[in-house]
Amino acid sequence: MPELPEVETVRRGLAATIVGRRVEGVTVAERRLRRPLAPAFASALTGRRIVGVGRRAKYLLLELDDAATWLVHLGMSGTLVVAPADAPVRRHTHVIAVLDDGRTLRFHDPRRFGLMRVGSRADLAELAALGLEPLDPAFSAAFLRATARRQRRAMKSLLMDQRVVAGLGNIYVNEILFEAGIRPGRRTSRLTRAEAERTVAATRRVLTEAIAMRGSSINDYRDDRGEPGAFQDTFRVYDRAGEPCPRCHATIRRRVIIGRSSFYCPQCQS
DNA sequence: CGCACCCCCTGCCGGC
DNA sequence: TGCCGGCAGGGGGTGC
Repeated sequence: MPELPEVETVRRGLAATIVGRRVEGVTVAERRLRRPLAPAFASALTGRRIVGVGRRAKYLLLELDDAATWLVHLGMSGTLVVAPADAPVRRHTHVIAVLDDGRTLRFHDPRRFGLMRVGSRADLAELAALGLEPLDPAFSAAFLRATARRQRRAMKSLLMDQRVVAGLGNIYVNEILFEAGIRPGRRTSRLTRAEAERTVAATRRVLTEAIAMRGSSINDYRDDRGEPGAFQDTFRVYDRAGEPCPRCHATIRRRVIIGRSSFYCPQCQS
């Protein structure tokens, strides 16, 4: 579910609504997430003030007033929603933090592929190996081409490799490669300069537009207010196998690459 | 080295 | 209608 645009949408919402709030109490209903919540998870949050909300790749980083960071990964089906204290508790709500203004911050995740942890930035090993932010100028055509040329793998695999560029997932890589006119299975070793330029430009364009539309919601994704995004209505190829290409009207194909559904136009993408 | 395949888990959809 | 298989936005591990 949530890729960079969805996580960024949640970040912006939380930054506007919970910064400055103190955590008065934490209820844990289910510790078994992707990794079990640490025994000290609730006590590490209780009494802390949230002083900022950041993002790195698909991780939310809630900065606390004791210099620790509350790290949240939404996995496939996770949401982090601000709700009134008396709002009904949905099934699969695993953690509820009560804030000092009476509202609550709730972590809901049916599949439990999400992750939460509190620690100093240096302790958060998840962040250590992440590659470039795709919207950072450092993610340039020169960088992409140099990285691509010294490997021999599918373009899709490279763009989904969080150690190279961090924050893209299956939906956005499919859309980006369509925009760039490159097939997902294309070998990175054959990437031309012009194709690297198109890929980087398409990455910026697709992500920027998706953030403006508050992300994509297929089933589970909701923002911090519990609202779905709108970008799913503009998918060009994702989940459109058998439909006509929006550019040339050839039939969109589906093929599994690195274990994930890949969609492309056999005519527009080479 | 890169990928296929497995796992984690619940829900939904289509076919029978 | 009900059951079953396949599939789903993520990530991590193993083994070829």
